[in-house]
Amino acid sequence: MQMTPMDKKSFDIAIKYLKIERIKKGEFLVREGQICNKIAFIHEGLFRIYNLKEGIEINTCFCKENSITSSFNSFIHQIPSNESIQSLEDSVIVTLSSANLINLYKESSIWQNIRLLLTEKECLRLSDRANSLSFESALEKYKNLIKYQPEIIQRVSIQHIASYLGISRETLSRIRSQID
Amino acid sequence: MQMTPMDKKSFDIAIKYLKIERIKKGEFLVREGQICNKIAFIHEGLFRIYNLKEGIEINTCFCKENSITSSFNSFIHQIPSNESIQSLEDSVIVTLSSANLINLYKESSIWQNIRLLLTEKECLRLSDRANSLSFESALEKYKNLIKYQPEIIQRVSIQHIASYLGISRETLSRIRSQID
DNA sequence: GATATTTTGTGATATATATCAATTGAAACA
DNA sequence: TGTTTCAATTGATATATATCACAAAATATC
Repeated sequence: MQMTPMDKKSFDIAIKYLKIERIKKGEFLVREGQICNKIAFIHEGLFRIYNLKEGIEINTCFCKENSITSSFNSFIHQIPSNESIQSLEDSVIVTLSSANLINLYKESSIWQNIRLLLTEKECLRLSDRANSLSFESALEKYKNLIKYQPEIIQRVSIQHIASYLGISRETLSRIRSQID
Repeated sequence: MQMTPMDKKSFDIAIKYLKIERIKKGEFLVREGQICNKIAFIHEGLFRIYNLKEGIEINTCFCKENSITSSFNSFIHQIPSNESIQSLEDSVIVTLSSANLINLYKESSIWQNIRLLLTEKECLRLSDRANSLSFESALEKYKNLIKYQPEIIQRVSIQHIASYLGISRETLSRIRSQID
């Protein structure tokens, strides 16, 4: 789940509940089957979220600095996650535990609102993704990635991008050589 | 946007803001480009939500009795809708205007909560849809539709179902003759 | 009830993309 | 610096599904 920066004031209220963590490249924030016990504000670095579909990893989201990542449904409802979150670069994150999130809600109602806004934004992202995955050609998908998330192409390996776009490694490779 | 029934008590609070409407088959709740000014609780009937993609209608959701339909993003933010909602059967709906939704929020904070829950549920639906559209074969898509939304197959025409599943009319027709 | 219109089914063909296999290139390592 | 390991490219082939064209049902209209 990728989200935008939040307003400064609300952030200050939360500061006592937050914890800074350093994550090495390749380490996991959550693994499938675990309950996700925190939400992470990415200060520096990059993560991928992926599912397993018949033993194959399908990337569903890349989350970079100044956004939030978490296994959303697992975190909110404290149920086992159906997805894994792995860092693709050495990263610095600021985390909030589910226990402290409840404290935060008690302390300031603005956080409930923020949660709503973020969730609505996630709906839009998922809706766009559904359309892109099923109604765009491989070439269109790649061009739109360049257009809307250009940094991803610089920072993520071809195989992970192909998985995210729902096309094969080979097809993406051929598309790239055509474009340049 | 399809949602589940809500709790009786919250519903009673809202009752003075609600209005009953009858919609004939083929009529529209919203058309693309209009601002969606109401949310509809479907008492009886069936609707489809669709987008235009290069002049072709793509169905994104079917909404039946005991669920809610609205052009979600348009309604919440009062911006022009990018989708249309059309009834597929003569329908009876209970509507709430955006103005009255604000009244409702003032009167009872539970409605903010309900909105959040519904939005989160919609996220899950969209996430499932994204996966289904891009990683399932035509046959799997159809089988899952039978499994999870069997009534749709009885009540909706083949062409609309095909559009919803992201496959061609002809392919769906062939799949159906194989299965029976 | 007969005719027109729309929807669905079936066959032939085209096409985008997957898959398999081999090669090249790049990064990690000792 | 050379060797090992992993990632990306390229070619050949297979395959699912789209598209086109037409026939058959079903539904609507007069």
